[in-house]
Amino acid sequence: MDDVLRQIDEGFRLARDLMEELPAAQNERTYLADRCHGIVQAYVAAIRMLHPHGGTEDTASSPPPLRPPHPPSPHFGGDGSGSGQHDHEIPQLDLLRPFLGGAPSPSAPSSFPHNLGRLLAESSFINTTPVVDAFGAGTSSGGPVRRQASSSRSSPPVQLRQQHRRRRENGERMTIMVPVQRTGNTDLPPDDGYTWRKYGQKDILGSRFPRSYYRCTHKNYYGCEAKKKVQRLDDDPFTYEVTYCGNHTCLTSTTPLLTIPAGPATVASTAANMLNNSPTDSATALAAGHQDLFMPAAEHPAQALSTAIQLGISWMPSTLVGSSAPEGSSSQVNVPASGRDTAEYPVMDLADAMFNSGSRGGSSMDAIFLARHDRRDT
DNA sequence: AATATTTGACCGGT
DNA sequence: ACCGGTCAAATATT
Repeated sequence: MDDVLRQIDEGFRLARDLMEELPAAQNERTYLADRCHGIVQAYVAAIRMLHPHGGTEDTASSPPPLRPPHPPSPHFGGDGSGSGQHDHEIPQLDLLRPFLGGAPSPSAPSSFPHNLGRLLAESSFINTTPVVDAFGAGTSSGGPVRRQASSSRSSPPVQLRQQHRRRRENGERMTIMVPVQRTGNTDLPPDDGYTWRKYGQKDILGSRFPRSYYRCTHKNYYGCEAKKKVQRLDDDPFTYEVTYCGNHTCLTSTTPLLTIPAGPATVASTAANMLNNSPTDSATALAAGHQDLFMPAAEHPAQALSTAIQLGISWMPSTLVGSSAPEGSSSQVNVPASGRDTAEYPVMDLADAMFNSGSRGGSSMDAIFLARHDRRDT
């Protein structure tokens, strides 16, 4: 096991070195690719140590690996439902993506020098207040909640309702501000690359606009507990406040699930994806300043490292990694509205195409992934 | 038919 | 009691 840890640490070291060199070498594509390859090789080696059988194990006797074999990572409190699995499927692409600028636009495949670290370090502001609950439930300013009149629709008996709803789970939380995507007369909610299913909308006290609640579309199959809230700002109707909560434990998104074994996609990587999928110059323009809100995680380098490994985002600069406190944290990042594109990653393109269509055919997609599990896992 | 969205009711925390 | 978050039936969409 020491070898595995050494290998992971090596990958992290290489990634860290690369991060430091990026400002000077960001235009050296070949060089960057070589360095990325080295990083990937380090992690792949670790993966192979952890899974020496290459996924040929028997699957009949074991459920899908919805939970890791070890305790939940401390960065994400609560019930630990956000822990990762089935992550080593496409490690190279996943790990390379952030270095290569995520999913650059085909119209500007090489003009997107940003990587997550630089974007976050240069432009984003991250608010790292500890969270009390999953979505920061609690009281806010006064004022009546706008409620709809009751309909004639009958409600099931109380005893038939779920008796024990889970609330107040600690967890990693991050709030980002996303400009409204305006296409014609319609304002589209921000697209972060994941597929979400809306499960609720609520008028919020003191807010002009209702808050929408989304969960990962693939929650049912993967038990993916990722959720998000989307709400327009009162003082800026053209900006959405998106609060992410929970790690994506599914492999069914279009995002770079920056996962090594036991490393789920996190809200941080979600934001990373949004950043990386932002090929416009407005990225830096919009997300200017506010570094004072960035948690100085360099004060806790060891913790940052371990958290990074657990998060599977070892390429992430320590300043960001440190924003994920063991007992949960929230972050706030300004990002531009972003589309997504995966032109440089044909394999991911295929998956993306499948998964995007999967938003309309979740069950079939789940079936596909079930087959993938059958071939590979357990 | 399958899936997603809407929306009033319910539940837990404060 | 109030409020935010979630459930789930009804409805809409594909």
